[in-house]
Amino acid sequence: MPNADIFDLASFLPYLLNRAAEESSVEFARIYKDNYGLLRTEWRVLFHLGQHGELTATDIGRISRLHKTKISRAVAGLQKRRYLRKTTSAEDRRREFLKLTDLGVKVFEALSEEAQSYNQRLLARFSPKEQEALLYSLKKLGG
Amino acid sequence: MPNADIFDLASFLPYLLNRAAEESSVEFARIYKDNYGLLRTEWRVLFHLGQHGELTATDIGRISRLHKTKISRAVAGLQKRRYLRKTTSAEDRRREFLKLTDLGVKVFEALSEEAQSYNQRLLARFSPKEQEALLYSLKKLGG
DNA sequence: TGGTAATAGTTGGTTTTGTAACTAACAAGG
DNA sequence: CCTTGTTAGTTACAAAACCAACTATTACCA
Repeated sequence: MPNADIFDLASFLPYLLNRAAEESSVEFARIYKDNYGLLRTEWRVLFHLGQHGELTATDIGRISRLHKTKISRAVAGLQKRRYLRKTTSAEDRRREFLKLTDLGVKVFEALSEEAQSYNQRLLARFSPKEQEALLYSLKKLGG
Repeated sequence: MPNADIFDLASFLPYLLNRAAEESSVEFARIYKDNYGLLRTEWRVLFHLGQHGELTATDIGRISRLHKTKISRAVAGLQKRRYLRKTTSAEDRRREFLKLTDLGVKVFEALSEEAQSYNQRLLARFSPKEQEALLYSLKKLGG
């Protein structure tokens, strides 16, 4: 049992965060994957658009810290499923405004409810004070 | 601005956890990647072995919740760099005991120190009470 | 025993990601 | 205007992840 004194993986924040993130994502992923055929990045983009309304790919990148190639592909996927519509900006024809279709909004709303109840189930394991502290710390770490 | 009332992404735990995990992992990944050419899974396997000593791939899978194919390939990578040695179990010739070489232990020790100081930098943003609460909550979420 | 099931670990084929180069459109200075 | 630089977004190719099938060995039990 070498070097147990040097370092304890069990208190290494990146490790704990990754495990918790993985654990808490897997179950929810089944919901948007099985019911709507969405990939994780697609679900994220859908959600940002549902929350903020019309955005450009660059906006989403800034908000979500997703790389633009991932966004580009997620947008293509959402568009193929008719969850999203693009319109080119009149002032600057490089920019594309992204907006959920009615169908996309419906999916967003359905998934919002799922997310909300899932979130409450996760948070139910903690006291109100613990919940508050956890959200606060995670926001701080999330940049 | 549709549906801002339905759901707030900013308090959705899986999202916050993923962002925090991503944020806190990227910088540290550069250290083991640039200095030792390790992949994330390889670094994880190295660390579990450094912490626990000799393990089988199945042991690592149970501890880390990594899939066995990932472990298999990480082990192959570590072996190629001569950080790790395999020995077949005498009682059950399906099982392979995995053990760090002296070189592997050196790398583990060096990275342990890096990890420790990196971790302290991350935690320094929180009060002792906050740190304690955060680690507690993350362990609970990590399964 | 002999046959089926279970377990340890690897390999192959497909999907997904990451990195870098690319096109297209605008901006700014000469 | 024309060259150079910048920004928005896409595409191409390589690396990595995912899933399913595979080999080899051991366990179970009729």
